[in-house]
Amino acid sequence: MIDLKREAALRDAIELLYFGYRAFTDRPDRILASRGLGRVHHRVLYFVARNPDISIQDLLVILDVTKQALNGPLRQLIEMKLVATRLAPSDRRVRQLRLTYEGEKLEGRLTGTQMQQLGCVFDAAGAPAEAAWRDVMRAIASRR
Amino acid sequence: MIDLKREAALRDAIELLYFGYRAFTDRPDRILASRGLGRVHHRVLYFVARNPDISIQDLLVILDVTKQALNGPLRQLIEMKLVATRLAPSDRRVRQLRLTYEGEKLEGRLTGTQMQQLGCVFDAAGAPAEAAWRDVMRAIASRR
DNA sequence: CGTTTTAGGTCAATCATATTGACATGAATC
DNA sequence: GATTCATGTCAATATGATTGACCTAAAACG
Repeated sequence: MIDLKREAALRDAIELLYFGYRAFTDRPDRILASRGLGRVHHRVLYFVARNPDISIQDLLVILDVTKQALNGPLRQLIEMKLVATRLAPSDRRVRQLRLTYEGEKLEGRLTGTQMQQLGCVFDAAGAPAEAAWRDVMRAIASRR
Repeated sequence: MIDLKREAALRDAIELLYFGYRAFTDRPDRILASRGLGRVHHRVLYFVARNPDISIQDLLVILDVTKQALNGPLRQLIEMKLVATRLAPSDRRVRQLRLTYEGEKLEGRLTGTQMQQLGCVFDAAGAPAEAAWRDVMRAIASRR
């Protein structure tokens, strides 16, 4: 009896993660779609924003995709002048990525909707609940 | 200063959700790939398991996809004898979906890895942290 | 100095997921 | 009898991602 309850509770948790993630990506996805972009573009914008001058290789490792999968979307972003590249001074093989001013504006809009969403939820839940949520998420994320 | 810290904390939370979800789907994805199946198939198996005799229409609403997107994977699952259908006694237009014994076995393996993962994390975090995590996830999921 | 490795770019073929649109069938409902 | 509803299916299209192959330029190694 207790096992069944635990199993049902864990299945509920699975659904929370599934529906939570879906709700979490919903708003940026709509903004992106209106510009003909996809979730990949957001991920690139996001990680370049957080890691200015990141190399292609490092970005590939973070995103865990092949360079062919990154190449297309990244080229679009560069053509749209949302991302700028320059050769690394120390090693002219590597290209460092940065957001342009326009890129920062879009990234801010996209990520802003998510920060607002999470911010509202955290404010309502309280600091201890927020900390607990982070601990649990960190443990989930670090599992291999 | 405080605003910048808050912003950085919210960006951390965004990453936790991104990497957390990725780690969460990793293991089922591998099992599925070894059988030539994808994440859609898992979602179908999961929701049919939780809602025996669910109709196609209701499944479409839960998954939030078009019937064309569901049709292919579902047909595969039926051909592989993992899902069975029968006409609803009350309305012979609707087809009720159920897992076969083999379907239950696979669904249990797939979802089992996720339950184990979440179970370990919850056990380590403690019941109050688990409850707080659920509250926060519920709030995120219910935002539109 | 020459060879090898590294970072990156690109072309091609392929696969999975998902969409919109159109059309068909059979069963219920009005 | 006409309409609505649940489902199935065909076609065209888009995106995201993969593997494999081949290329350049720059750095590192010996």
